[in-house]
Amino acid sequence: MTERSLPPPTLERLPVYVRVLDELARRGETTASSTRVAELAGVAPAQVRKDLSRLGTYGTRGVGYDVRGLAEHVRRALHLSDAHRVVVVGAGHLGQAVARYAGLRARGFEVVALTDVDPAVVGTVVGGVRVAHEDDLGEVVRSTGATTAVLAVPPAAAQVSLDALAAAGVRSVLSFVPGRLAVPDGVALRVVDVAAELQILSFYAAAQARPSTP
Amino acid sequence: MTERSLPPPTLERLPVYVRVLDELARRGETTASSTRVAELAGVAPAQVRKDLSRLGTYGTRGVGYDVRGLAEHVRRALHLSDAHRVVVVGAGHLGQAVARYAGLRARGFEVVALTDVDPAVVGTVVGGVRVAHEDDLGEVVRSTGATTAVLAVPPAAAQVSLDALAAAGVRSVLSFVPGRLAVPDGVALRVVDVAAELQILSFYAAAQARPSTP
DNA sequence: GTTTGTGAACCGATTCACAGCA
DNA sequence: TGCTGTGAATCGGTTCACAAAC
Repeated sequence: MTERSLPPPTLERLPVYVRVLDELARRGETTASSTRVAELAGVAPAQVRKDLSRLGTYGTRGVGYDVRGLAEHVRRALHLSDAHRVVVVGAGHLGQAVARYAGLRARGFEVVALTDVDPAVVGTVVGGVRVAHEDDLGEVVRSTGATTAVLAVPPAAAQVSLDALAAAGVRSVLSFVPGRLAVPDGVALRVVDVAAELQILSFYAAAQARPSTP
Repeated sequence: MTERSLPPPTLERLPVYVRVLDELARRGETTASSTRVAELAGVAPAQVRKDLSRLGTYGTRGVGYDVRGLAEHVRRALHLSDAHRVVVVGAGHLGQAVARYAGLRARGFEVVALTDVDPAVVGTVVGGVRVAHEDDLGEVVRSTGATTAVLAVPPAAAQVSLDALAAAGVRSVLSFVPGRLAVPDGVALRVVDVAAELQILSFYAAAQARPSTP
């Protein structure tokens, strides 16, 4: 049985652990200590142990963790045991980039649909997927069984698209649209704001430029 | 004089306030209370006041904040007063999408250069910018005066590109490449991992599917 | 009366440090 | 001996609540 709730910071580290454990497995390492995982993940060893202990007791004292077994346990905690089907809403440059991004499949996500409102794009094939009209979003979601969406539409269209996704039964939405959206019930939304990230970096870069007070 | 350091959570909210204040200014609102800003930003009013008070005393008791003035103060705190020049490293689908993303310029970032290693892409023009060869990165950064970079290369190439950016004098790097990178001195790095975001959403969506314990 | 600015209380995550076990 | 799992201590951010200012 996986946990019903986890502290957000812990949850955000779990994908990192999955990646690190897969990497260790790929290198043929069969066992790993919290210290080893910690250095590859860039966190403290105690943090790794605390995080993992919330999922269950999967380590062996004096030995460490079984790499493959732990990877599977963490994946299960994230409900990643089977691949998620993803619909990309908005087939502009960003939407197309996401649809063609090979790194998704390797980590459990398959883009099964792509929609847009522009008749010039509808019907073309991107990354092996035929672009459907956004008016058909509900049907597309139903026929493909998509449970997850990537939102890559203009800001003015974002709320309508999000509501349509929710109505179609999509439960997870990753939005690249800046701005506040009303989140429909039953939907989990995360927002990636590229400009905001650059603005945050602007501060850190300036802070670093002056190592200490003169 | 702006602050030398800010709590990371505060720093990550400042771009949100900038966006909200610009939006209020666009609507013609000249004054805003912390409550007003808070509801548009999706945080608590006390949080807004605490965050803003770290930058200085810019509000008027009984009245609120001057929208335009505050926006400029927050921008200054983030060192956004003048536009940053951005080099995009990697002209694959994602790099091209970023280079063409109009939302960047509106928020203080101008893409001035784009590089790639593929001879088929080098020389083409994307979003008004000619693609240069990545071997010329140093020269490109120097001639354009870029201080900020977006990293959109394959994982295997990321460390080399990051080191080259650092050597060229770039201070801020936003990476879309999953995986741990050694961060050169004097560089601020933030990573956006799209697959990890979807994995986190996978958990929240599953948690929401079961509203409460039976 | 209204709203800011902020010390104090609170809350939750990180880190410590060690008991427990292979 | 070596490393996990975890209570206890610590740290830092959020929220509260109110005095100060308009």
